[in-house]
Amino acid sequence: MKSEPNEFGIDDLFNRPHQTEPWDGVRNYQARNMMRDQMKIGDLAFFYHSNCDIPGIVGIMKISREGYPDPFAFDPDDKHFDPKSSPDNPRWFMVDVQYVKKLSRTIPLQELKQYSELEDFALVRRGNRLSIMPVSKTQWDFILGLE
DNA sequence: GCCAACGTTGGC
DNA sequence: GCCAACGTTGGC
Repeated sequence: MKSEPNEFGIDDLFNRPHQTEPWDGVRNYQARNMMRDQMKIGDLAFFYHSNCDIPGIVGIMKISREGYPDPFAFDPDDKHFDPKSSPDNPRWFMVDVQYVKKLSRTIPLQELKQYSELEDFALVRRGNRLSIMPVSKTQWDFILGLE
């Protein structure tokens, strides 16, 4: 799951009450479908810092609440307002995530791109813009082994 | 339903 | 700040 650290980084999650935060503001259908349909309580996710000095994987979090409507879509004053989403028929969903740990080092995107083991990992494919993407067990274990 | 125009993402 | 890669929008 990607986030820009100048907006919301791993340290921000660490400092939240209960170290938990709703992953709001996602306005992409593929990412929404994953949050709404696939991500389950207790599932683990990598926290990825994008749009920063060293883009890369910085930590691990877990899903603490399964998909529910993103209320910011209903707020006309919010940056992520969407008039086509309503409480009766919500278009956008989010999950809550809870801090698990910070990796002992950032694993840079540049490094992840070098491993043939990760050539099918969506994150390293050219032009990828998904903010949430699946990680296979094999990929997960391999990446953890790089720490 | 096509597709040009436009906006956004995000690495570099 | 540049720009490639995409997703979305809207005229037709």
